[in-house]
Amino acid sequence: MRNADPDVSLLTALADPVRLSIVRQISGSDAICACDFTECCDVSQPTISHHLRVLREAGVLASRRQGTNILYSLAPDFAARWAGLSASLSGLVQVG
Amino acid sequence: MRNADPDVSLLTALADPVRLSIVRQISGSDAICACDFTECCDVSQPTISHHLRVLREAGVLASRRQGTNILYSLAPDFAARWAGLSASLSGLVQVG
DNA sequence: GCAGTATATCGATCCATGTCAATATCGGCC
DNA sequence: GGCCGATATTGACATGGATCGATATACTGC
Repeated sequence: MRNADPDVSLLTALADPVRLSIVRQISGSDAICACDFTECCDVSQPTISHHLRVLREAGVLASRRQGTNILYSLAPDFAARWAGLSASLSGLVQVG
Repeated sequence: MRNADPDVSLLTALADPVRLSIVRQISGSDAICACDFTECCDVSQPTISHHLRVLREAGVLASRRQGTNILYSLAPDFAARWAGLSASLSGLVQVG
């Protein structure tokens, strides 16, 4: 799949039930340990790691170490990218 | 892919370069004839028809006949669904 | 250094989907 | 009815990606 369009990359990253669930959990708090996702999504640990990598490479998530754990949070420009995508789709949506 | 979550279905429908291009063109006008997409997206006519079907079944587009042509437009509740998805992701976005 | 825990990578498999060529269906017109 | 242009469907193929088990890497504490 030709992935030149960054908006397509963003949508592709979110268009998976496991990944959308991860992003929703993170968007409700500041940062979440990777270990907290393994339990709630009914998939194995390597699969969670794979999805976290996809979200990181798509620029949706940012990660930082804290001891043994790795904390994931929303990427700083995620809200702006989402707002830009929203504007290009309908022109009805604003950041408030 | 377990497609129970309607938000995942919406994102999946938009997460394709051809389909996102189609939706962007439609969102810029009221309704567009299906024949207008065949030229600009560098894919064959059956492929365009397939993508239009995917968007229709995902509730993104609505279609109506006008003689030989079929006109596609954004589904009436698309903006609302998008706004709801936006709210569940960041809580920062409002319909204006 | 060693053991244990947390996370990532690798290799393989299976399923979904994007694509096209060929064909079918539908609406209009003669 | 018969033809033609527009759109949809079918069948087949190739590719991508989601998943898992096994393994590797990284950090901590002893």
